[in-house]
Parts: sequence; C-alpha cells; structure tokens
Amino acid sequence: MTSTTRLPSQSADFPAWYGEVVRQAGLAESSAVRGAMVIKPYGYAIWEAIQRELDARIKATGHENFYFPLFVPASVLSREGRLIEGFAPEVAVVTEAGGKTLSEPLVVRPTSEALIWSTYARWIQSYRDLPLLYNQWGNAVRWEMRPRILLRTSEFLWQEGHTAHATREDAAAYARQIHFDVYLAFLRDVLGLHVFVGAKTAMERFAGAINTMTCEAMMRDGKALQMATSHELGQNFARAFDIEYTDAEGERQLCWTTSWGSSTRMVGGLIMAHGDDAGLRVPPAIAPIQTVVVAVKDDDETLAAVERAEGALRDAGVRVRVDRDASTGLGRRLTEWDLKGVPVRVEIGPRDLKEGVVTVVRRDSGEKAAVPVDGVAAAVAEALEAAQRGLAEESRARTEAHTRDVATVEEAIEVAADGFARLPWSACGPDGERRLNEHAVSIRCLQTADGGVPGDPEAGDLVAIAGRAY
RNA sequence: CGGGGAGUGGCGCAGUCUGGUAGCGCACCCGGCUGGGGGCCGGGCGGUCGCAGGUUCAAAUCCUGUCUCCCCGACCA
Repeated sequence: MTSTTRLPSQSADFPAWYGEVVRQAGLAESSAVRGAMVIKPYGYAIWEAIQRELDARIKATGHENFYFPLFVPASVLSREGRLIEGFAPEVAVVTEAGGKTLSEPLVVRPTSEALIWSTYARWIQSYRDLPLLYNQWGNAVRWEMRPRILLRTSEFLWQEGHTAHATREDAAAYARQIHFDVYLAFLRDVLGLHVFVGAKTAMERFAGAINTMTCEAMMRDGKALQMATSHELGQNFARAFDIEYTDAEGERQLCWTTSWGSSTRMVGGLIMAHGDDAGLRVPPAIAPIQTVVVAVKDDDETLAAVERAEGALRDAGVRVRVDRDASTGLGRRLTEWDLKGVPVRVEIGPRDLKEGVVTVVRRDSGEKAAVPVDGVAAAVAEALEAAQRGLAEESRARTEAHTRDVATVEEAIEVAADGFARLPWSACGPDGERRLNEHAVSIRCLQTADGGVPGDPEAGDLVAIAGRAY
C-alpha cells in the first residue's frame, strides 16, 4: 500500500521525481539490506522483457548461456592484480559458514570474471576450441557508497558475456559485434534511446581492459548514464589465469579475451530517459502491458464491448490487459496505468458506444482518437508503432538539443550543467580530464569525428563527450 | 572519514524559538451521494512525541548524554 500522495510533478529535483515514479508505479522498493532493493512484480516484468529481447540478440551472435557460482575464493579473484584492486573497496566477503570460520574467505562476486577465466583455462586446449563464446544471466554484489534504486544497488541483476579468441583481431571484432549488433541495436530499436557509442578514456576504462566501449544515454535532466559496456581485455586476463591454446603449428599461445555486460540499471535508465511528470513511458517493444482496455462503467453493454475489444487485440498479438474494476474511481485507475507507462489505452464507455466508437489514447503524446468499434486492432497497432517512434524521436531530439560543440575544457564544464559537450580530445587530454573531474564532469566516451567508435582509443583527432553522470 | 539535516498514529508532516489537556493530510473503518482523470459530505479507529537522565507545579517543547536514519562529497554496471 502506498501512503503518500505526493505527485512526481510536485517534487523539485529529478532524483526525487525518479524515486516517486519507481515507488508509485510499483517497480521496486528499498530492501531491508543496506543499499539493496526488492524488485516488485511490474518492475520485474520489465526486466524480464529486457532479458528476453537482449538474450535473443546475444544468442544470434553465436553465444550460449551458462551459470557460475555466486562465491569466489578470494585467492582466485586476486589473481589479476588490477581486478582485485579495482573492486577491493566494494566487495562483500564471507568469512564464516557452516558455523565455522572459513580457512579461505569467499568473495561474493562483484563480477564473475575471475571464476570464469580460471575455468576457461581448463576448457581451452586447442585452437579448435576457439572462439569460446558464453554468456551468463545472474547477479553481482558491489558495496557502493551511494546506492540509488535501480541505478546502483548493492546487489544487481545483469548479464555478463565472456569470450576467448585466438587473435587480437578476432577478439576486437567480436567486442564490436556485441557492442553494435546487440547493445546499440537493442537500446536504439527496443528501448528507443538515443545513445553515444565510443571508447572509454584510460582513466575510465575497466580494470584490466585495453579498450572499453560504452553506450552512453542522456537522461531527462541532461546527465549521462552508462547503459552497457564491452571490453577488449587483450591478453591481460589470459596471462593472469593461464588461458592458453596450442595453435595449428603446435605452438602454445595466449588467448585474447573480451567481456561485456548490462544490468537492471537499464530499467532505471529507461525511467530517467523516457519518464515524464505523470510517470513511466515504456516503449511498446518491451512494455509488459502494451495496451489496457478500460471499462469506464460496468454496465452489460460496456463490458461486452470491452470483451470484444480485448479479443480483437489479443488476436492481433497485442499484450493486452483489461481493467473493468468500476468500483474504483476512473481517475484513479487511469492514473495508475499512466504511472506504469502502458503505451496505449483504450477507453470504452456508454458515451463512446452510443457513437459506435472507442477512445484510443497514447501515453507518450497524450493524443486521443475516437475510432470505430471494429477498427480497434488496427488503430492500436498504429498507435503502438507511433509511440515507439515517438519516444525514440523525443530521446534523439532532446539529446541533440543538449549536446554542444565546445573548444575548451572550461566551456565543457559550463555546457555540462545541463547536457553533453563535444570537445576535441586534443584540447583536453588526461590533464583536462582531471580538471573536468574536479567539477563533477567526466568524459563519457571518445568518438571519431563522425560519431563512431575509434579503432584505436589512443588515436589523434578524437572527440570527447563530456557530461555529468549518474 | 569530512560537511549538513531529521527522529511526533501505518505513511508524509506541523507544533519546539516563547513549556500549560498532541494536531493536520493521506491511508484505514462505517454511512450516504457519486462515477468520462487521484470525487464529495458526515461519522469513527489509531500516537507513553527515538532512548536515558535532569530542571519545573507542569516537558514533544528547556538542559545533558546517547542511539538511529537521511542528504551532500570521495567510490561506481
């Protein structure tokens, strides 16, 4: 049961707005465990939809899924110096189990890297075993200082992919394929988010990676959120975990590996980027409920019409839900569907039926249309498509409107107040990056002049995308 | 660890400066009217004011101590 009635539009700052929507739409709540969360049924339905869509795309690139243990022996995690260094401050450690103090502490995985690489070392013998392509859906724990529900919780759900290859070129090509064909395509085509793809600077790179590619999206308040990353790990992890193979000439070689991941943070990003003052706006492509048919009254004629509309929509393959609970006030019911971000609503009541129509309303634009009773399925299909396009277009337009070209670090700091700055990397460099950081601005990624991912993150003539980040 | 703030019915808060019978909104229960965007009217249930001690005729309010939580910064998928 919710208790407050404070509406999102009444809160001044955006994060508060965000928390209200998360709570009122029934997505998640804080857990009894510090910094963790309970994902409520509707929030989980969105995550399931994301999983389904993303998993299909991952598998299409030739991967299968597997599952590794939650606990990692501390000695295994520390085999790659940078890995343990990168995560040491935020790992949770189990020192006691079965009523005894453990002879070796177990780390609750902040990532499965270490365990998976040490296993790959046994699985890989020959060049015939390569490439090795697996993905895992699971959870991870990072004891962050400042948790934010769905954006940075101490436990989060994610997928992490790990691949091993014979050559650097093959590994690089795979990382790119995942980054573009899986992450970029998913974020753009399914979530309707305009994202910047690029490489992380040395400072922002994943510990142990030689190249980290990222998808950065701009939230409604102009701040950045990293939506997914793909790493080329070079031979660093192969060396630390002895991942070797014998090539066709009989020579022992070190593998080249990649890893990549995305998490429940995407649900948070979806809200922060598409949400408005009335709640969520979920793109039809992943909306657990695409259309809700609302019975304005519960007289027999209305209920019969609602039933027919539901049938027609179901037959058309629409994920439809019916709301015929007239004992609850209409305004209250409509508000609830708005908060959940159901993309299209069909209202049916005596007033409509007298005219032989039903009312089709789009959540993204608020557009209302009276359509003939027999035309519901077609009208809804059209509205769903328009809503998907509309949200994507809004995201693109807003992002572009808040992205400006600048020439100096000082200008970048100013522009980052409410958006992104495109700054020549040559005018910034690691020193400029540090100056940006002092003003809570970071370089989200480095791009080529035409907005692509640089083949070499150390190349000249790159453009830095700078902004404040969550 | 540094800097701020808050603990009062289930939830959100006012009251504290200036001590005097603990209040409001939401939720909940009952009755009625309503019903095309969180509806209206009336009636109810519910709180040892974080904890401990002190001052006082009298403490949510003043004093001392203590506990807890939140926000900002350093961390970050």
